[in-house]
Amino acid sequence: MQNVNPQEGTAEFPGHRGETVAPDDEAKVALVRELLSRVADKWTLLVVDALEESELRFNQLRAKVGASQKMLTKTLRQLERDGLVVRRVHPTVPPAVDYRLTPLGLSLGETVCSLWLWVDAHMNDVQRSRVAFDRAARPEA
Amino acid sequence: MQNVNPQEGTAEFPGHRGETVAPDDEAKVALVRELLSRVADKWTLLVVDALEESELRFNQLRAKVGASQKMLTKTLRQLERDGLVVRRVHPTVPPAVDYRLTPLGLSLGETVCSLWLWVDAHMNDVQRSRVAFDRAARPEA
DNA sequence: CAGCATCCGAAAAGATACTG
DNA sequence: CAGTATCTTTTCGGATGCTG
Repeated sequence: MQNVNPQEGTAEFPGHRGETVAPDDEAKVALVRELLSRVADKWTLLVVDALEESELRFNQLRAKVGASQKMLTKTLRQLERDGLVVRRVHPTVPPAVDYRLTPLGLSLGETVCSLWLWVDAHMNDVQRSRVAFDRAARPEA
Repeated sequence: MQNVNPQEGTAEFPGHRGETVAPDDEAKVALVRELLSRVADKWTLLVVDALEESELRFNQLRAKVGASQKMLTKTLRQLERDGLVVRRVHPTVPPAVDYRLTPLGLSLGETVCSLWLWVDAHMNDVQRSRVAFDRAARPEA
């Protein structure tokens, strides 16, 4: 979920009557979607959450979120590029690198937290619904 | 982002000292992650947002969120299974189907809204950060 | 230690054609 | 209209080997 499909602008669907957005800010809508995909990414969520308590080094983070080095690196680069984390390299040997949230990243963390809380609060409702749905769909066996 | 990797439990990483969760509710953590992935899915977000204003029919929804029919169907089935939307089929010909949020879905909608607002509020910060990052990474050319 | 590059299998998502 | 089924393309993500 790294980038959003470029061809999905709201305006070019046949039969679409253009009631969804003002004609001007289609680029903005695209960016919102792109950012939403970014921010809603599994590893992003986990990393932001992990860094909320304290800054961490690469392998600490890796252990904590359970990501492969490749995914963690990619996620961290994106977060850094987006201004959500800062990467600090200590000129030691071997090198030590730590990551911490910026104020922007911290503010995202709070928002993510509300999502987290929703899941925690309504988990049971969802699970009961699933059981009912599955039983309704497959009454036999 | 349909399902979460089953092997990523927080507790089995080397060097992990177990300070993140109580030893008992690992299953719960797994479910939280699974639900988070579900709920943080791009299409889910878009669909829930689209249905917040009013109920919509399949193709209206399709046009509004810009999903392929395949993705929309899958997303709607999941939302229905999770008890977040209700699917109503009108016995007409040709058939008309509309979708609307349940109270549970509506409560998620509010949470999603906060994510949306974050993106909207900090979009510009992110974009400026990106420009700076990219310029720093590629000073030549 | 932190990371980049490459390869490869698995999963996701788009396009297309067909149906009640 | 609202799907299902199938095919192809794209992306994800783990494994491995190599650097400073």
